[in-house]
Order: sequence, then C-alpha cells, then structure tokens
Amino acid sequence: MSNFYERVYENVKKIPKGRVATYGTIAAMCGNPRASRSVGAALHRNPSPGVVPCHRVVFTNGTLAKNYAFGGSSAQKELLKSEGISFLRDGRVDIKKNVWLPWIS
DNA sequence: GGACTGACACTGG
DNA sequence: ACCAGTGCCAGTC
Repeated sequence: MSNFYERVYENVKKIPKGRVATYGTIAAMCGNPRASRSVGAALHRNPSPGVVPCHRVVFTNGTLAKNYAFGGSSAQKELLKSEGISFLRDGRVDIKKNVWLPWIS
C-alpha cells in the first residue's frame, strides 16, 4: 500500500502543466523534505502512465533523471519541451524560471 | 528485525 | 562551475 508513495503520486499529479517541481519539493509536500530519495524511488516503481506526470519532476539543479522509466532523459526532455518548459544550452531545464512552488501556485 | 538499495540534496574541495 | 563524499528516508530482500 505504501501510503507515502500514494501521497507522492497525488502531489506529482498536482503539478500544473508547463511547470516543473523538484524531488525535494514533492518530499516537502509529502511531509518530509529529506525524503527526496524515496520520492524518486516511488516514481520509478509505479509511474502510473498517463496519470502521474513524472516527467515534470527534476533535480534541484535542473538536470533530468538518467534512468527515466519511460524512454530515458531524452524522452522526458522532449515531453517538457512540449509543455513549454525552457531549456538551457547545457540541456538541463531552466529550473529558475519553470520551477513550481506549491505554496505559491 | 537487520541490511541493502535507490529517478535525491547538501557541503566541501 | 564541476566532481566527490556524506546524510536522509522509505521500501524491499
């Protein structure tokens, strides 16, 4: 059951389109800002395709997960670009402009 | 109940 | 600005 994981999925679902959130943020929403690791594990375990936009979850530095469960960071990057997310020349997300703050939304 | 693992985050060099 | 090491949490074996 893992109530914690379900909570993570719910939080990720709340991420608005065209915006990204960091693992730390999701963990904070879940109640444990330090559980960022468990958040990533949850997404990799049960991505719930079409239900949980796991592609909107990125690192605090704007980098993408190399082991993305769907098609690698490449697919994730494309998805984000489709949502209108700005990318830097380095290939990482412009976290500075696209990061979503739940308490601000 | 104990130990290992993982899509992270932070600090230091 | 980049790489390496350490800490945290929850889950699974």
